[in-house]
Amino acid sequence: MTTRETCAQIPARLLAWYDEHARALPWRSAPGEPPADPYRVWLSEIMLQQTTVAAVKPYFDAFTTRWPTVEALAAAPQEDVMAAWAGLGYYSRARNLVKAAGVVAERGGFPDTEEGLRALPGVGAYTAAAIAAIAFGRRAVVVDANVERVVARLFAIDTPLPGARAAIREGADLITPDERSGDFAQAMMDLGSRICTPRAPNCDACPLAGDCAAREHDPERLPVKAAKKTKPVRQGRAYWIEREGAVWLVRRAPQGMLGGMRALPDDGWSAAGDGSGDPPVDGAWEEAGVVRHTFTHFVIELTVLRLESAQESGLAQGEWWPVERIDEAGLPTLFAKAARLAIAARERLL
DNA sequence: AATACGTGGCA
DNA sequence: TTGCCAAGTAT
Repeated sequence: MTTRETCAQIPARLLAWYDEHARALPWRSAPGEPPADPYRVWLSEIMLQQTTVAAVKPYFDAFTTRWPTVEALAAAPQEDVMAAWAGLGYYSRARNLVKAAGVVAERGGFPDTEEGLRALPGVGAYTAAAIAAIAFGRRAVVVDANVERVVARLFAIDTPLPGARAAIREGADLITPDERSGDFAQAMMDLGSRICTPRAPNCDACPLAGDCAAREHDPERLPVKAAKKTKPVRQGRAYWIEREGAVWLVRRAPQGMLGGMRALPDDGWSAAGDGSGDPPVDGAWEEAGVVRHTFTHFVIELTVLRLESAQESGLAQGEWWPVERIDEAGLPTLFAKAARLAIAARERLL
């Protein structure tokens, strides 16, 4: 049972467990070894925001192969980076990634303090602490969703989130060691993702079970979270306008939903309401199917309409893109699904 | 403080 | 199938 007095043994127990059980990850140095390249740590931390390790791995490999250094990334065209990010979600991360790379390249390297890191676009409290600890060996209190869960259980904090944030941070501060703070942070995250899981935690395998205030009192119920709101369902349309083996693609506005990404033209649907239903040009539109796609705060039912042998796109802005290279267009997942439907409908006619 | 912002995996 | 959840940040 953890109290302020019994916190002292937790770091050593957790680090000993980490020495044996650390996951090998492409952006991580081995336990006890010198820190990994700050560029790789930063890039991985941005990619990992609200995103699973499994989803990140192929993107991390692709980015580091194509842009091995922050200077290389800073020199890349914004649209190339956006296209490479397509499918990973939360596209403001990609926009901020390019901005931050420019700042870092300009100043000649990454800041090595939490405060300096926090000033980079896309780097918040969590990411600044994580990079300071993992890449620069500084003591920093690193609190992500894993740490929130582990700490809420260790100290049996049953105040609902997000109100419990301050208490959880205080608990995390109490158990964060001065040495190996980066390994400690990664150990907490490994523990949270593999042992102290949201459902059915494996307490029998937990190195901190003897320290855990929730061990005998249903740890699974912690942390307590506020109820989710139901998502509205919106109706919208996307338009597949084809001419001589090419499809008309547009680029979305730089801010907001899927901001800055290449896309199919649509009828103006959004989280706030349905689309107008009006196509960009008159013609013999045929329905290719409906994509149902869940965003964070709403569901879109997107009807995909296609027009063969278009004379004009009917749109001032955009470009003809070869259909056989549609996978290279960098469409976010919603529009990649819509494109698959349109191509399937097209092939049924051939 | 509350909301906007993606996606895929899992039970 | 539906809902929950993930190494959060910006406003």
